[in-house]
Amino acid sequence: MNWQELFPQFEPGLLGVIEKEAVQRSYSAGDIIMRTGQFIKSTALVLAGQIKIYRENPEGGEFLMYYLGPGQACAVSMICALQSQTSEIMAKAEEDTEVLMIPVQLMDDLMNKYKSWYHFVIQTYRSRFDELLSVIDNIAFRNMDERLEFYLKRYAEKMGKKNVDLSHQQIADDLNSSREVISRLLKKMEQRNLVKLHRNMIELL
Amino acid sequence: MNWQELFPQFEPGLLGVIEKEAVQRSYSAGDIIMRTGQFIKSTALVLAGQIKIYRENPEGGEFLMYYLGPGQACAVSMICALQSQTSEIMAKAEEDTEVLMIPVQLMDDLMNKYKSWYHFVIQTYRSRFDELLSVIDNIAFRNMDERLEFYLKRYAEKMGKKNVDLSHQQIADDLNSSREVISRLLKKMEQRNLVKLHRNMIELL
DNA sequence: TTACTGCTGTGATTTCTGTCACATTGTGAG
DNA sequence: CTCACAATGTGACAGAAATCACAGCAGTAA
Repeated sequence: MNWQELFPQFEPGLLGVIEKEAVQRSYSAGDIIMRTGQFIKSTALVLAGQIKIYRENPEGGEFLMYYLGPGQACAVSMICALQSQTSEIMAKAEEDTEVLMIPVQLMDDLMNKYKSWYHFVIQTYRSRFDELLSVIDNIAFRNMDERLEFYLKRYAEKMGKKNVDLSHQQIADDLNSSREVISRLLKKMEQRNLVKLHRNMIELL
Repeated sequence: MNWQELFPQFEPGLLGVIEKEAVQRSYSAGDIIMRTGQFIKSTALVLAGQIKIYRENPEGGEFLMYYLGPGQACAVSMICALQSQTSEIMAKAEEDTEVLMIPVQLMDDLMNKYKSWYHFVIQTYRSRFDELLSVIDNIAFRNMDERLEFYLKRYAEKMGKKNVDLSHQQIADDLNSSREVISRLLKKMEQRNLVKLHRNMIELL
């Protein structure tokens, strides 16, 4: 598939510039794409796969914020790039992933010349901001059982399948909880016929 | 004081346009400035006072995200305004507050014409995003005692004084906790000589 | 097959937080 | 001063979640 179909809103001139100046990169599932404190030299457009954006804390906890899929861009890298500042988050390839790296130097120029780029950037900020709000809602107002249900639904939606191919431990990490708690809650969900449990996989019903 | 001194980074032309087109508004402490689901017709620059940005949940909870003080702008209103979308947050005047309302229609124009405005907008996104990250850190990784300490420090810094003029109930609301818990934790902090408790006021040591 | 390793299930216990009930104290209105 | 009310202090209890301990189970490598 042509990558340009992922960004139908971009005007032809913009597509041309990106085609010419951007560099395509591949990551394997599990690769760390960006880490806390690292300087950002380019903005990433996701072409294929899924990138997991999460927060790391000193005591070893990881905490999932959201996923970036095809057609999406990393808002953090945009902001950081424009000010050559460091990122405060971690990004990891959740699946094998293709991204298009747009060098910082281009950003100002694209913003000025291409309305569609300008709107894309605004739209990206808006979406990520809203996702953070929804994360805050969940963690501030909901108990673990509701957070787990939300997590599973989001995962299935993002990955476009009914199976969640993760161990209980991985889920516990993403929710900053413990495996036992997740196992017990999943059992309860199974009793309510919401899921069917398998090894390394949870089937949503 | 001249409001323009609050935005030394703005170029003269920009200051002129804002002077001419923006409308100044006053709010009294406690006034709701923006509520969830409301359409945004303008972006607010804060001239004086403090605006509290918080999230409301169905079951009556409020949850503080951050404060906006003089020289700052509301990132949410910028994003929403540019897309004439509704806001997902609440804004309340924490003190008597003066703001400058910039109509949406101007935004695109300012972005194109004035580099200093463009950078201000980017900077605003960046700051608010970082504040949200710090909120998520606290709520995801910290217990209530640490969150309370963080809350008090931030309040004192923002308001520029060593006294926190709030009741335990108000603090509990901001942290989505209960008064009793906050009272007890404050007592412990007093025993550790971190604060001195008064009626409707907490003195930081 | 056997041995090993990583995933999952489950009980017992502890810690943190929220909730209820009620006492006490400070402050302002009359 | 007295009353009323809001703010605060505190004990008892309940529930959610974290932690510890350990038992089974599935897959893999030898």
